[in-house]
Amino acid sequence: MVIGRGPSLTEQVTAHLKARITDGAFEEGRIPSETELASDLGVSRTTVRDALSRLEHEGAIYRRQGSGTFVNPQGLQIRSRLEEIWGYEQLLRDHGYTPAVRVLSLRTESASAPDAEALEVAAGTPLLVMDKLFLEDDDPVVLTSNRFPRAVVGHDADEADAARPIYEFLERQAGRKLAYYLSDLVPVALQADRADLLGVAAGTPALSFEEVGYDAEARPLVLAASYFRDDLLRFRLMRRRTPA
Amino acid sequence: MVIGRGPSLTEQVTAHLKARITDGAFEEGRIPSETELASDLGVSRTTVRDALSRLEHEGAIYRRQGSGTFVNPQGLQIRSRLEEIWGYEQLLRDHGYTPAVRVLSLRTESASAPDAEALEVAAGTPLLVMDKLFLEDDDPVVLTSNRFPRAVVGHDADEADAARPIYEFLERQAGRKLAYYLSDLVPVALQADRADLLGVAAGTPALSFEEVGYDAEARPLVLAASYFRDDLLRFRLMRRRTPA
DNA sequence: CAGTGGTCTAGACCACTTT
DNA sequence: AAGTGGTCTAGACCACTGA
Repeated sequence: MVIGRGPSLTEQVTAHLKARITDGAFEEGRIPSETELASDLGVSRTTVRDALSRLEHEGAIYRRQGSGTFVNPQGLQIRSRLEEIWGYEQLLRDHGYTPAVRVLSLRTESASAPDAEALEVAAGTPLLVMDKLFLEDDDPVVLTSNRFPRAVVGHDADEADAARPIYEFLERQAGRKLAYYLSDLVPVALQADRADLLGVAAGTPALSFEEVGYDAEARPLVLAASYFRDDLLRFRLMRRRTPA
Repeated sequence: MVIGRGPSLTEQVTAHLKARITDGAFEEGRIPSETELASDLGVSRTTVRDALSRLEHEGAIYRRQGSGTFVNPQGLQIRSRLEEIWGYEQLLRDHGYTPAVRVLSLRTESASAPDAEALEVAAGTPLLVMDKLFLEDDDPVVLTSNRFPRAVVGHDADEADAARPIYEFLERQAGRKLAYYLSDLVPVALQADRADLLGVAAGTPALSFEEVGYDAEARPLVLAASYFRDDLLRFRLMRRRTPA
């Protein structure tokens, strides 16, 4: 293992241990003690503990006080943890797909009252509306609609801009950094137009994210609605007793 | 603030800061520096940082390097974070309800092939099946079905046992500690029987958890399926760029 | 009782923001 | 330049497990 510059020590140790776990380098699923790892890797025990805490939170390992640290076989099967979804292209790649993006629509609309409230702008404010479809090998998988206040994205955008991931689009076109989404999980029966676009029958049950994206200072940047093909993309979550 | 025994220092500091944030004790949303908090509370800066990291992860605050730590007004509105749902009664209480539990069924069935695989038992193994309904003021809100291998819950249980939260039931009746669930989020159109129980029309879209509960050593203890009234219970999630 | 993970400390240095 | 959060260290003590 090489200790270099750039990513933090903790990140390097995390990645290193994750790789060893995935490779099955630890016999019988037992991971060496924190003290041993620290001296092996030439870092402090604190750094090792931070790395292990991340892996525990991801579900890759579990720890038993007084006993040891162990690989969690089930945890390795999780391909995408719901809280860590960032871009849909990356999400699809994590599922082993090689996604394509199609920009369906790029237009301006007036903000409805609820939209305006969520985006903290006045009702009627012009919004840039961007509809996109993510496909795997001609199979549509995700349909998204994004709404940006013109105060955030002032000028027009072309299809090439719109095809980029939202966070990249916002950073390049508006100089704003997307930090997190607050997402409502809503079960829907797909309307005919959306069902058509996703290539399923009208009325098919689907999961939907209805969400607002914020920057690091908790200012709303974008309002989004996304619809997923449940048969092609299944979300998995780890629920815990104590938040770790 | 009193520093006592029992909950860890970090937990005490977390609770204390959370209370002050909720009370609006910090002017203009600015939280004192880590150094200042540490000396005020008589703990190390590390402890303060651990507490602030938890609050940041919960969405209650955000931090800007070089600038400071601030209250996140949106974060305070989140009543239940998906990853932290543990018992449904507690979930409903968090939503301001005063829930009632009705045990619908308590029976033994043979494990189907997929059930057996998820529970890591042989197909045909007898399972204790427990169906429950959670209500708020006569309105059904959550319908759950739990399946326990007889190897976990060997003896019979009565309705009073079954009415308890699952983790409590397992601890008391089987001496096993539930540590986490791996949950699939599945959108469904409610079948007639389940729709009836939930008091909605057949075919109503609903969110479903299909999940396996494990102990700390990643051994499966229970297989569960839950259905929610979307109009009464909405799940909210915080999605982040970097897992914190 | 030796070894493990869990908690906490005091202090160093860095990167970044603000004045 | 001063102040803030971000990273990392070395070491102490505790709680728990298992031989």
